[in-house]
Amino acid sequence: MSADRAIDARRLEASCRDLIGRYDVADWWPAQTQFEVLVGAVLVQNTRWMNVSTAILELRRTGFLAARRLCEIDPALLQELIRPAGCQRVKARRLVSLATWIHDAGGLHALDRLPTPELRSGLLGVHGIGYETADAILGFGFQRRVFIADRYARTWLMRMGLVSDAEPQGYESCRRTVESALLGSPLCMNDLHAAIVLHGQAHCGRQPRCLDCPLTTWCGQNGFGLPPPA
DNA sequence: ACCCAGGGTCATA
DNA sequence: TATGACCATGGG
Repeated sequence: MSADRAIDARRLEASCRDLIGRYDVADWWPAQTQFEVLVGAVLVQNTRWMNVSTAILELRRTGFLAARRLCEIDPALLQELIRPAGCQRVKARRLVSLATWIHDAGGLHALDRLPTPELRSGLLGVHGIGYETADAILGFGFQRRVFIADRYARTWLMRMGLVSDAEPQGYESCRRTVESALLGSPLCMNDLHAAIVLHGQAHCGRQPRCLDCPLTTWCGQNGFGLPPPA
C-alpha cells in the first residue's frame, strides 16, 4: 500500500506552503489561555466563531474560564453563559466532561507531559470530543504537530488531486496520510489548518468570491461545489 | 425570512 | 457501516 503511494509528498508540501502564503494566518485562533483554547474547540463545533467569542467573554467575565470552576458550575448557569454559541445543553455537558477529565488527570500541566498518542486517545475518550475537536485541541491547545483532516481539508486535498479518491472519505486515513507525507516538512500544521479553513470559507456561501482564484478550488454548493475541470 | 457554521452523538436499517 | 435527525444561536 505504501509501495505505490498515491500521494506526491513534494507537491503536497508545495501546495500547502502556497496556500498558507495566501492567507493571514497569524492569530487565527484567538485565545488568552490554554484552557480557553479547549473551551473554544468545544463551543465552535458546528458554530461560527463570532458566536463563540461572545460566549467565551461571558465565561471570562464570570470567572468560569478554568477547569476547576467548570467542574462545579451549575448546569443551568453554564447553559445560560454559553447560550450565544448555540446547542447550549449539549455543549454545557461537553464542557463539564472536558473539565472533569482535565481535573481528574491532574490538570493541564500534567496533561502537557503526555505523549501525543496518549493525549489524543484521552481526549477522544471525553464525551463530546471527536477526531476534529481532539486534533484542534492537540494542535492549538497543546502545540502538537497534528493535521486536522476536517471536511474543508479533505475536500481541498481531493479537488487539488493531492490525495487519492479513497483518502478524503475517512478522517483518520486522510489525517495519517498527510501527516506522514509532511513528516519532514517545516510547515506549521496550525498555520496550514487556518489557511485551509480560511480558504474554504472564502469559497463557501452562495456568492463565490474567488472564481478567478489561482488555486485549484472551485466555488459552489457545499463549500467547493462546481465540478472539477474536465 | 431563510440559511448554515471551525461537529458529535444517537437511533435506525 | 452508513445515513439521518438532532442540537440551537445569531449574522449575513
